[in-house]
Amino acid sequence: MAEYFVGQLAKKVGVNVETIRYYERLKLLPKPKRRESRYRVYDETDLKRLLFIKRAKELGFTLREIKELLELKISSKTKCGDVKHLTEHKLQDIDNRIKDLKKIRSVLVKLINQCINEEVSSDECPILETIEL
Amino acid sequence: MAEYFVGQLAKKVGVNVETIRYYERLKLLPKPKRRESRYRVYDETDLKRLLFIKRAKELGFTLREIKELLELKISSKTKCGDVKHLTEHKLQDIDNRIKDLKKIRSVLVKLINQCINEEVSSDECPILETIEL
DNA sequence: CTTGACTCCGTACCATACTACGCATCTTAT
DNA sequence: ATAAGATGCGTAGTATGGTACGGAGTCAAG
Repeated sequence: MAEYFVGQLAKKVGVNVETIRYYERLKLLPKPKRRESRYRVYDETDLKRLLFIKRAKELGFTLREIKELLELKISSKTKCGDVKHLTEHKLQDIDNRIKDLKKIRSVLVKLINQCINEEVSSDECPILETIEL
Repeated sequence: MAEYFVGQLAKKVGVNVETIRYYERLKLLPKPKRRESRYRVYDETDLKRLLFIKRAKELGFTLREIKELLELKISSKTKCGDVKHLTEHKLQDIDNRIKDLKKIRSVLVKLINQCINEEVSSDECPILETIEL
């Protein structure tokens, strides 16, 4: 299995080395194995985790929320009911985000069609239609 | 048409008064009309605009991106082609966001179903499945 | 016509999420 | 063996997006 030092991992994911150390301090990334030299050693799981963090951040989740998402699992120490409740809450949030993104999407599509049909200009801001409904 | 002072607007939308002044400085909100007392006067359009900004922020757009979205329109001064190009770019971005949110969504649904079926605990992080595919 | 709440403005401060710095140690290609 | 480049760590600095403060002027209910 492939192993990387922090610099290689950073490059693969497209983040700063310092960011990786920062996430480790925040416990978003687990403490990695170390060489005798104390160099951090990462594997594919760390890579995936870091990619997830990066994308989730772009999708508007805070580091705190991302930590919670990463901790969602049924373990020997957590009750199913607790996880289920938490997860349903997250699911609702995500559904709302998708819903609102789709609203913005439909306005953009409309705007593109107006362009195609070379309709008259309005000087109105079309995106404001988004929030009605 | 309803008019508000900054405090009423802030309350309706659920943001701080200072935030509204801040957005005005950043040109996210247009310079409002003023009373003779220099009090800012807002209307329904400002309300909508502010609600849009608030939600777009929650959806992960930066203030700079939100400004760009609000400026997307066919005006006498902008060419259709330019707007179309820009808008298509935004549309692609939004589609990607929706796609990835749906991936996270499906993992959450799976996790909830595992709870219902009272499956064995794993100590694995299920959300990491998200980034495969 | 007073008084408590609201608004004005500039400026300073805050939280989150990084990013850089500096010096010692380690790796690795030649 | 050696030297360029990577990594370690603690700490300080930056960017974004607000949030608070303070003193003066304004609104509106009683």
